[in-house]
This record gives sequence, structure tokens and C-alpha cells, in this order.
Amino acid sequence: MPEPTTSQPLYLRVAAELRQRVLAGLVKAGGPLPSETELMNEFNVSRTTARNAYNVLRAEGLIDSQPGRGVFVREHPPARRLSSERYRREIEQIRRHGTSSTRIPETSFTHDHGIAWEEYHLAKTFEVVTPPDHIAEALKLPSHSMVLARHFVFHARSRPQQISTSYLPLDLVQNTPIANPDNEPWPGGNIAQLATLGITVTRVDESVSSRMPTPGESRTLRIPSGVPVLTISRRMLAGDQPFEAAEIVIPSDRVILDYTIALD
Amino acid sequence: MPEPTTSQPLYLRVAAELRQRVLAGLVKAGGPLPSETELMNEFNVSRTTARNAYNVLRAEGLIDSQPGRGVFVREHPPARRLSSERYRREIEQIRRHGTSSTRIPETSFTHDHGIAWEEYHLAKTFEVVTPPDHIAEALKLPSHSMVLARHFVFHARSRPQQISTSYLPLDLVQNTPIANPDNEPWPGGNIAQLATLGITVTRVDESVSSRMPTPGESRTLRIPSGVPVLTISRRMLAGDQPFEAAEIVIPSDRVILDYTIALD
DNA sequence: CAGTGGTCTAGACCACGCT
DNA sequence: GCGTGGTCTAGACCACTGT
Repeated sequence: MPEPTTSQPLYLRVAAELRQRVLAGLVKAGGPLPSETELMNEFNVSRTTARNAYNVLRAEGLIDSQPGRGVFVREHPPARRLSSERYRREIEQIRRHGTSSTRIPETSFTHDHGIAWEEYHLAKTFEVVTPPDHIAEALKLPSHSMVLARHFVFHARSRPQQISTSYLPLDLVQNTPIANPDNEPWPGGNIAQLATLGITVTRVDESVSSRMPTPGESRTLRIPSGVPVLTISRRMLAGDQPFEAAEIVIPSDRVILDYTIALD
Repeated sequence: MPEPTTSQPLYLRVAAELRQRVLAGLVKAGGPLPSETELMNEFNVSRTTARNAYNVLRAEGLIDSQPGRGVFVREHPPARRLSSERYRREIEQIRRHGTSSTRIPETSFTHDHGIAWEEYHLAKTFEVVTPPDHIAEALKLPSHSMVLARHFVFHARSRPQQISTSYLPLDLVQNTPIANPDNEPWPGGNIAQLATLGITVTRVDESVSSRMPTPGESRTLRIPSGVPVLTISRRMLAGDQPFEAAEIVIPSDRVILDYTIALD
């Protein structure tokens, strides 16, 4: 009841004050914010109100709190850039080296992330399933067709980086090396895999959006609170015929997607 | 103390149960969830714990709560698609109609959103400023150069749809019709504007990421809690020379960005 | 008017990190 | 062992929505 100021709720005014301190640079990135007890004293509020203020800033992705340690300004390590040009590079490598089993030391993933081939590994499970409707549609599959669903979790720099689920028509890949998980990671990536089947990818379509992660995604990607995920629905086509569809989920604090649109 | 189950916090177990009901379709989109009082009775928890459970689901973007009414499953109206092909269409229109003052009834914005020309309007403020560092760099400007900063808020279907700030080198546009806010909205969009200066845009670069909205963005775009924004940094170039840079912010529940990558 | 979510208080126990 | 954030309780007043 002391000062109504703008009649905004108390916890929002506290949050606004702390936000301003962070944005003004009064507290460095990684630096400590007042403990909840200090907040109670400084603003003469209850602990609940102090916590509500911090909850707001947590949801904005501005702060991190560590049990037993304190509350800190979140650091923003430079994001890696994922360029649409990566697909062009894959095509060129295949042209140069062919589709033989020679190890090509680059995939779109390793190149874009500046990660050496040896550095990353992936968790994977393959299964044969009837595809979700939107996948069947994306692949222009006749009804009741089956697909090979390949689930990947990419790790690099000792952190999980992305989840992707790739769908291939079962007719296409059954009894081929592609259907064998032991051949992963496959040098040269998806485009190289399709090349071994005689399919030359001429177009990649990507649809990008964003949302908050599911609890499962938060767990496997170790996403801090207040950080959304980018979702990419990708199709690889030869002419107008799609041969692969994928759903990709990437924490948005780890990546920037670069697209170049040439207007001839 | 009754059942430790998995020793997960109480409010998370309540949240998990409610999440499952929603995902299993037991509660329709837009349908009501138990009131906080009902939650207290059903799970034998305090009101704080009930509210904490709902806070989790709110942060996930799963639910909306309306004061005096109740808690509801969030609806997901179909998102509009923003295609990278829109820039190609602008180029074609300019080729067909020239850069005369004839009203071209299409801009990248109206086309992609399926919104008629008359339906939308924009709030705008123009100002001459020294650009932020990353903008000066994006435009390859010599130091101490000034830019024209144009701030837009696009509205359509009686909802705000996007914020964009466009930067143009002041040398380029000073004393031209482009620097006059009264000429907005400009038929044909940015590419048409640059065409009047004799600049043919040959390439558009877009860098996409995502984050939680700032309080200001939440207010002007009326973004519900648990919904991130997509951020697009755009450059328009002729050859390798950039002529426009823009920062675009779009609520992620209103759009899907489509990119086509042609591999010659 | 009764019921709803939003805000705020005071107090308690816990696991954790640090010294 | 002390301070930290995380969890949980009980209780209160408010503005708002519905009837």
C-alpha cells in the first residue's frame, strides 16, 4: 500500500526494476542478482512476491536460478549458424567424391556447426511405422504405406544440439544400407544416402516455426526455462517428388538459421 | 506424504496429469479445465500447488486462463504461411507493371497472409539515427553514417501481426519519396521502393531465430503467455552490396516460414 | 450474488552449495 | 552450519464474469 505508482502489481514492478538493471548493464551477464531474502528486504515484499518477480524474468529467459547458489543473469554464448547453403555443399562433395564408401569428412551438420567429424556422436533408433498424416501427405504416399522412421539426437561439444526424426518410404529403403542403423553416422548426410539409391535431390523445402519445448524435449535437449525451440519441417525432393521428410527440433539459443533467396 | 509415486514434486505430477488429459483429447481445444478450487479438492492440494501446476502449463503455451471465467485449453488457429517465394513475386510484378505510381495490389505481406490490400493498415514512425552496430555492419556502412529507421506495426484481421524496423542508408533515400511516411503503405513493398532508385534487388538474406518476447512486444503484439516470437534479420542486396536491413518480430503462433532451397 | 483467477502475506521444511 | 532456491500450506482481499 505504500506507493501505488502506476497501480501495476507489486511483483511486476519489482520485475521491471530488476529487468532494467540487467538491460542497463548494472549486472553483468553471468553476474549475481539479489537473493530472494535480499529482495524481500530491499522492496519490503513477501517471499512469494519476490519469487513471482523472478518467475517473470525466468519465463522471459533473462535469468537462471541455481538451487543453493543464487540467481544469475543468463549468458548468451554466440549461436551457431545453420546455413541453407549446407545442402549445396553436400551436393558438391558428392559430385567430387562420388557415393562410394570413402569417408567424406563433412555433413551439413558438422560443417555448419564447425564441429570435427570425430567430435560428435548420435543416439539413434530406427523403426518401421505407419506415418503420421502430415508426414504421409508431405511424402505424397499412397494410403497404408509404411515408412522407415529414424530418430536421432545429435550431440556436440558435450551438449545435445538437436532432435530429428527422418521419414523415408519403406519401399525405397528396405534391405538397403540406409535401413541399417550401424551405418550411421553416414558421411555426407541424407543427400548422399539418397544418391546411393540413384536419387539426385534437386530441392529442399524447409518450414520453420517456433514453440515452447515439451517436457520430454526439455529433458533430452537440456533446455533452460524461458527458451523456445525452433521447429523445422524439411522435405527433400527430386523434381516434384518428395523422397524424405524430417521433423527437426533445435533449442533456439543454440542456433541461427540462415537462408539465401536468389532473385535470378 | 500420501503417495510419493516417483518423488516428483506434487505440482509437477498434477501438471503432468492435466497435460495428459489435454493431449489425450479428454478436454477439447477451447474447452474448460478444472477450476483451481476443483483442483484443490480433486488432488488434495493447496491452492498454491494447484496454481503452480497451471503455471507450468501456461509457460508451455498449453492453456489460457481468463480472470473470472476459468482455465481453458489454448486453441491453435491455422498459422499463415510466409513463403520466401514472395520476393520473387514482387520482382515479377515490378517487371510487369514498372515502378510507376500505379497501385500494385500486392506486397509480400498481403500476398502471403491472404489479406486483401484494403484490409490492413500500419502504424509507422520514421526517424534518422546512427544505426546499431550490427545494422551498420549488415549494411557495410562507413562509420558515422546515418540511416533512416522506419518502424512499422502491421495489423490485419483486427490483430497485430508483426513488428518490423527497416534501415536504409540515409545517403540513399534522403529527399526521396521513400523517406516520406505519407507514402506508406507503398505498393509492391521494399523491392519496389528500391527499384524507384534504380536498384534491382538480386538477393535477400534472412537469418531466423526465436526467443521469448520482451514485455513491450507482448503488449503491442498481444502475445499470450507461453508463446515465443520468431525473429528475422533480413538484408536486401544487389550483387554483394546490401541496401536494406530489417529486424522483424512475429509471434510464432501466427506464422510458418517457408523456404525453398534449389540445388540447381 | 457466487465463483473465478490474480495478487499478497506469513510461515514451514527440504536439498543443495559453499566455507 | 548457514544461506540459497524449491516446494507446500493456510488464509486473505481484490476485480472480474456470470446469473
